[in-house]
Amino acid sequence: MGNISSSKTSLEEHAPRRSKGQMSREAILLAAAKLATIKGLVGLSLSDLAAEVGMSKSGLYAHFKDKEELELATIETAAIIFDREVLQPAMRAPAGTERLKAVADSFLSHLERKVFPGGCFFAAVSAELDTRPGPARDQVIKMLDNWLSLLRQCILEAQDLGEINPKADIAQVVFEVESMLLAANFLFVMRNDSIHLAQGRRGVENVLAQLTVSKASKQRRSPRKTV
Amino acid sequence: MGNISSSKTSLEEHAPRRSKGQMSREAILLAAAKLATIKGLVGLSLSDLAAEVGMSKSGLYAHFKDKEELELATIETAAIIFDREVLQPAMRAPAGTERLKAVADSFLSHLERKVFPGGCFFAAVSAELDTRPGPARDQVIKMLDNWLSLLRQCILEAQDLGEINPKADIAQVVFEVESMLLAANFLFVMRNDSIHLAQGRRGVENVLAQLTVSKASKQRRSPRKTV
DNA sequence: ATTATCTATAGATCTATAGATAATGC
DNA sequence: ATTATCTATAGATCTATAGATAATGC
Repeated sequence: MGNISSSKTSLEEHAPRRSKGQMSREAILLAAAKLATIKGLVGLSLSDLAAEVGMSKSGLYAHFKDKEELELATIETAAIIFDREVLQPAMRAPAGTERLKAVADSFLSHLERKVFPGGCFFAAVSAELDTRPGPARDQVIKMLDNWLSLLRQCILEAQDLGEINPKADIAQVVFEVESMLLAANFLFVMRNDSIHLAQGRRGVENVLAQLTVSKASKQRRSPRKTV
Repeated sequence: MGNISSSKTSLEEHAPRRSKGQMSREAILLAAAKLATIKGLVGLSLSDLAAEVGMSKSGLYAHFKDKEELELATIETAAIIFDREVLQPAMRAPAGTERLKAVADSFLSHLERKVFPGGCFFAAVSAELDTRPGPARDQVIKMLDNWLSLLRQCILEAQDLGEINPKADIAQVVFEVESMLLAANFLFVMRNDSIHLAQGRRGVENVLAQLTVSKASKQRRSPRKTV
């Protein structure tokens, strides 16, 4: 729980004696994950990547069978980075609304710090993959599911703790929180103005404010069916 | 106002005597706009497009100087389609929150009707262009600005009509409404489940519910500075 | 509009080799 | 110390396809 990836490589650990080959593999994948947020995962060419890491195209083939294998490994690497930069810091916050806000803040912070130059890795590659069936798409969808499950879990815990309305429609709250973060990413990348990060943060607060137990009797939000 | 594009071609008008050349140009651009939401604007190859419209690659060059000109014309065409399919129907609703909801519904409806197979054209190409400076990016940003201005205008009118809290932070409301629509598009395209359209619709209602004047005194939302 | 053709570049494969490590001989 | 072997890479090259142009036909 709290780990969006099934990490197998060691990218985030304390460097436990890596061979030169492993190190260059990691360097390649780190560059690939960053470049993919700008050029796209499909749009990223091996020439670009080779130039970026300062080696030859054929050198890359020592590490990856083909482009697809590189794409999959790049997604896995991005998940590890996301876990380390966004999730792990946030999961130290106490469960419930506090942790949910920590996750949101941590996500917005990773945008501001430009962990990936083109913003959220998953948002960037999703747009490309959403209509291209295949293993890369499947992997990205799985990670999106993990992410939404994590938001869901935070909200469930907030309900258990009595912090928010027990009648709240969880799926709707997850959707609304995700909306704010997605829009913050989208607009921040498009406009390069951090006002949108502040708007995202406040948006999450507003979603939660609607649900605070002290105002439960005044809620317009009801468990009725949608549309 | 209400026209997101500075339409020069006639795509949306009542076919006022077009030459064969104009018609095939329009057929090309319609196909290009649809394909671009799947393959991307950059990812769309001339071979793909030629195959789609049933003509030779070089035939395309009779209509467009180069790929970039085709890209720009495709964006323009998408704007015309968006105007006809989303904005014009919605603008018939009375000003204020009613019109804002009509715009949201109309947007969600165009997703459901799959006007563009890959969802919202602008969301699809923005992800690609956000980090690629150039005229195509400039044009897309201009259209995003027009769209957000339209949402803003609806909200201002709602305030003028006394429908929502006069102290509401307009920029924040625009952000939140846009968030809901963006997320509905994103998740609908990723998951192909129309539940996300319903969530988007309800999300917009929830944003507005926070601001209804009858509950103004209970508002948590205040014009304080963000973050 | 077509067909034929051009140049550039994509992903991919093959062969060669530099530097490090392991196995062996003295 | 020597030879063999392994690891990680580079350069040359292949095929397919991208965008683009020229010559030509209707």
